[in-house]
Amino acid sequence: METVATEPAAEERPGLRERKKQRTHDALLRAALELFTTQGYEATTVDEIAEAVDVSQRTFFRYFAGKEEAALAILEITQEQYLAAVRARPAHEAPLEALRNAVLEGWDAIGEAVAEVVPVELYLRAYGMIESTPALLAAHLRRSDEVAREIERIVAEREGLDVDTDPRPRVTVAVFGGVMRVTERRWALGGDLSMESMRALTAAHLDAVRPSLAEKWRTD
Amino acid sequence: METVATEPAAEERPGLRERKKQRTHDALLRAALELFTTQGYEATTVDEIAEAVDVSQRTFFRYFAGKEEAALAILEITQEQYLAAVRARPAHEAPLEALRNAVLEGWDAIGEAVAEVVPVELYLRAYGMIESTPALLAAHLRRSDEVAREIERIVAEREGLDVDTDPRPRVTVAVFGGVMRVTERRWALGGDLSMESMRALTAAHLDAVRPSLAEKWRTD
DNA sequence: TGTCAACTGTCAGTGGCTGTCATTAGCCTC
DNA sequence: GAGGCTAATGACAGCCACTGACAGTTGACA
Repeated sequence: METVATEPAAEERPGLRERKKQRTHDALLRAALELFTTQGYEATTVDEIAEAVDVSQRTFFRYFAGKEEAALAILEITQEQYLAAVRARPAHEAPLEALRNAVLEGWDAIGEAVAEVVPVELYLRAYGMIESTPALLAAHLRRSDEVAREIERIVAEREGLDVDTDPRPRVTVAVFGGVMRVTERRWALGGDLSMESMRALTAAHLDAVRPSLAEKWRTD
Repeated sequence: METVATEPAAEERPGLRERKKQRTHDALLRAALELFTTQGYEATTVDEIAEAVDVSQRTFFRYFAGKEEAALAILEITQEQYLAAVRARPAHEAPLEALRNAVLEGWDAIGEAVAEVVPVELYLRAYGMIESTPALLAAHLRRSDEVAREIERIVAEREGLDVDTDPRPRVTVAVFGGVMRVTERRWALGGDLSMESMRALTAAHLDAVRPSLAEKWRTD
């Protein structure tokens, strides 16, 4: 039960202070990504970013834990969106099937969620930058590892298993995560940075898992 | 043709200068790991390490590109040793089989190679520290990702394939790498830090790959 | 409108890391 | 075995990411 028309709901107007904060945050994020993707991550100082938004350096650090976090903030949206997609899969799907479908069907929602904060084009450029900046790639891989832990829990719960007893939830997620990493790398560094090519690559790589486990590859 | 007894060969005596360098390097490495594992990585400053070996901070940075590299140097030995083991696998083995055997049979050689530089006990402690220090884990995962790239090439060459055309080499390595990551995490954070438990965990997890891909997990 | 709390700027300081230059110490030749 | 060459080191200055502390400013709310 919520009020609908007459009052746009108290939650819709977060107050001037809150809106201002949001604006500063988004401005810093956009400025950071813009600078990172044009001059390079290492070559960009925090002072530059702060100056571009006309705030003090200290304020930047009040919005982001560090330079790194600003560069990866956009990926957090992606990851949370994906986690939600996995949780939403129907219970009858097999674990790997659920993970696969969550990716394939989730990309549109991910695109929309991203677009609310920064232009999609900037997001795609940022992805390429992360992949080719050692410090950022490292941080990204660690975050992905943490996401994997969460997915392990979700899968185990779906199947009513204990993660520490049955190796299958962890192994399943590991296999899936490994394949997604390959997909991601190829996508980010390849020429076609579209959602469509992402879907195609994902499907192709996941379909290649069984053949890869085969004894003899030559018998085609 | 080399002189044997009377002269211990010219290559065996790298000269005083070289030996001194080696000693400084090893001393810095040991001091760093000792401090990292006792006080924690973040809580240890480079000055402390340098002081413990009685050299200037500047000298530390001449031996290691950064604090991080000192903490991970020991893993580099492991990784190179593993790459050598993979390359040495007979050609008749299937890709995944070769990767598996290289791990299972390679651990002894890895242990020996490590022991030449630091006590094995220190190595094991360091492994646990890396796993539980975000900055180090991130760097470690990135290095592992690079090693994976190299293994992809090796697998592709073994099978006479092109990495960019056939997805199987990359997918195989991704699956294997994912499973090894799970194994590594469980080993480093578990109670039993022995080569034997590593072998057992590796085998168990690799054996769990096929069952994990199954449609229904309940039909046991 | 005045009080409170949140947001911000300024300043000082720490630690990782780099460039530069003078000094030291193996190495090699005559 | 004295002297020149060069690699290794130390000392110093400086950049940048990041943090704590304190004071000033500005929404929020009675």
